[in-house]
Amino acid sequence: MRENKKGKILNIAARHFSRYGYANASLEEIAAESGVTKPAIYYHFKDKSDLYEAVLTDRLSQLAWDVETVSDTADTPQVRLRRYIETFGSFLETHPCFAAILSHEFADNGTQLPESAADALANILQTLTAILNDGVEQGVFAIKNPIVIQMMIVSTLIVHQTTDKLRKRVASRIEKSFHLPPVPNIQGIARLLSHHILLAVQKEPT
Amino acid sequence: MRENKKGKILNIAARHFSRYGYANASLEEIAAESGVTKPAIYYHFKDKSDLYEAVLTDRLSQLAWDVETVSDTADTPQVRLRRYIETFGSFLETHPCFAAILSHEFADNGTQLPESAADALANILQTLTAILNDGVEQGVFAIKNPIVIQMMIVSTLIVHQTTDKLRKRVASRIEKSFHLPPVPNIQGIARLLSHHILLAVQKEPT
DNA sequence: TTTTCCTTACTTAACGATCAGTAAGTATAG
DNA sequence: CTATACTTACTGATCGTTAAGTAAGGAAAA
Repeated sequence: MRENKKGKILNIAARHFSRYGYANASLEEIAAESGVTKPAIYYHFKDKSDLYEAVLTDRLSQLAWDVETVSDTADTPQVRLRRYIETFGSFLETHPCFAAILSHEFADNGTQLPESAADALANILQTLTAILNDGVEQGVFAIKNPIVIQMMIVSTLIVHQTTDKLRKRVASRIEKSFHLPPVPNIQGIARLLSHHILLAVQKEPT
Repeated sequence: MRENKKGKILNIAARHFSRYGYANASLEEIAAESGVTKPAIYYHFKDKSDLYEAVLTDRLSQLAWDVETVSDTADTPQVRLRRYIETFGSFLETHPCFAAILSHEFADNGTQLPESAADALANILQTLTAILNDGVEQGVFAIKNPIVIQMMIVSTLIVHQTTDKLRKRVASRIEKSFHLPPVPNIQGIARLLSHHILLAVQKEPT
């Protein structure tokens, strides 16, 4: 046990899976960057999908724990929803690879997503569903279909985090007559997002 | 002079690029499914990226035209915003491959997106930016950063459209105690989304 | 009318590169 | 001596791409 080569492989693999997606991440490159050879990966992991699952469950179980512990207080649905969104944002900030990996899974319709990761994802979304349902039952939220709100929150944060270069590239083509304020970091986005989401789900004073 | 072979290749290619992304779509499979051989593709298109660009610009210029013509009326920003969102939804309905292709580009941070597609994308977003800016100037919208609203609209529609199987897979793991209403089609989602977005950007009567 | 020829629209066959995965050998620590 | 933690060397498959050949059809020449 000279060094923690396995941990190194896991970290490098996370970066490669996030940049290239599951199919296009090369074990050869991951090995080289980790300072080992390709079969060394096969010593530590059964195959490519096993390495991928290790990378994913690591982060997903952490996120599931984060959003669950932050929201199971006795606060109002509004406060819990705001906390959920901002916790999600903080997590993306501390785990930069995670958003891009999930973004690739969105694009692939979850083709490569292992069962364990689907379980963790279900937990994460169930926590959010519970908050939204509570709000509706307490008469403070007006939501016809929680799926839409879930998508508005999760997809906005994930896609924003993964499309930094693309957004800059596209924004540079937009006429300069439009004043475009600087883009805040992901936590700033999460704060702005939670503000708009709370307005979006509020019960209208008819 | 069977001109429909080229069109056939374009259609099949769109389906393959949407399912597998640019890098993982196989010219061999596209050719086989189109009823030709691989070099036949190289007769009609310079290379793989040229075929990709043809598929993309086809759809993007159409979408740019759709959202522009629908919104340049003299209506209120609220009506124009609602129309923009629902036009976007209709477009995704009639062009099922488009959302997934864009979703792959989001995940890849636009690595494979050709210049012409970036131009069209800029036009599409500029139309939305103009609507939001008008709303702010007319005092009916309260928006700190239009990027957030753009992401809420575009990412929600795109990701929702591409994650049908994944959402079903995850939803089946959520406790049955939660009543989950049936998921409407993309146009229904667009209608619900526009309702929430209009609430989210409204100027608060404080 | 018949023959020649050129362009169009492909096909067959192969290239080098890269991929995930494996068999078999080896150095090191306890 | 033995288990751990690798390495070297390789396999078969698939990838984008290209060189070279060919069938079909219309236009020009005989």
